Amino acid sequence: MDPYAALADPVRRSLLRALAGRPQRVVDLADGLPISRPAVSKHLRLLAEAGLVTVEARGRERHYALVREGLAPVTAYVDSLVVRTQPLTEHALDALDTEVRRTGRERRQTTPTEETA
Amino acid sequence: MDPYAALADPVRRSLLRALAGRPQRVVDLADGLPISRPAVSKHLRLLAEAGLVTVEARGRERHYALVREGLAPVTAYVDSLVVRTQPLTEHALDALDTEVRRTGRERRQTTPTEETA
DNA sequence: CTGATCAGTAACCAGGTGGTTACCTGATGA
DNA sequence: TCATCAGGTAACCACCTGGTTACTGATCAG
Repeated sequence: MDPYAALADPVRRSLLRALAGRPQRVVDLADGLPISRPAVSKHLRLLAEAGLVTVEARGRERHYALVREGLAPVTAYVDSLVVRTQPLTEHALDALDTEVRRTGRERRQTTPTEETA
Repeated sequence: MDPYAALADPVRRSLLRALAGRPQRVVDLADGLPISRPAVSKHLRLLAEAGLVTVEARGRERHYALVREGLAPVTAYVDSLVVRTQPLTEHALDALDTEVRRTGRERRQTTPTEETA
């Protein structure tokens, strides 16, 4: 599943928001949602396929974490639609894009400090 | 259909890209694609529902145009995922966001000058 | 060792999506 | 006027998606 389709589902958007705060286990993610745990598992698998999350097995637990760089294609696409005909915007977009890539390359899953989710 | 789901389909992404260049008729949009015209019509209806395009009837033709501000929720959401924990990025995102809104409010569908689509 | 817990998989089901063809309406222009 | 063209709608179909329950397999704690 591609990242666009991954974002199409509200449950998956919730999951990503939650993971934007900090890596979490499936149970943690599941009990904020009105659906069963297996359903959450399925969504997480799709998100992993889409390159938006990674899993780290830790004992019997599995910790899922957001992969921000997975969003790059989406950002790029949306930006490409938004920008056109206003040159002013481009530098902002450029800065954003650069930042996105840098985040991906250098910071993997380092020190999530806050979680407004 | 919400904008997220609207972006999930590759055909619809193509349509939006095409419309990012200039408003176009259904036939114009259809013959760049490997699907039937009614299928394109359906997609356009969904895009309109999602607030991503508008139609202007002109004689027997209907001209579809991109509505950039319809993408605002998507931009905002993706940004909210991307930003966290790197303060440097925020000003760029902020600039982007401001620009998006400004574009929506002030420029509606003014003077599409290019169309790399 | 054993019971409880975390979590993935399997099997199944309902409903939505994306595509098609066929048809209809309304505008155009020779 | 009338054939033609733009384009929406209807009916239909195959497939995917998202959900469920039931089961299985590890791992942890007592």
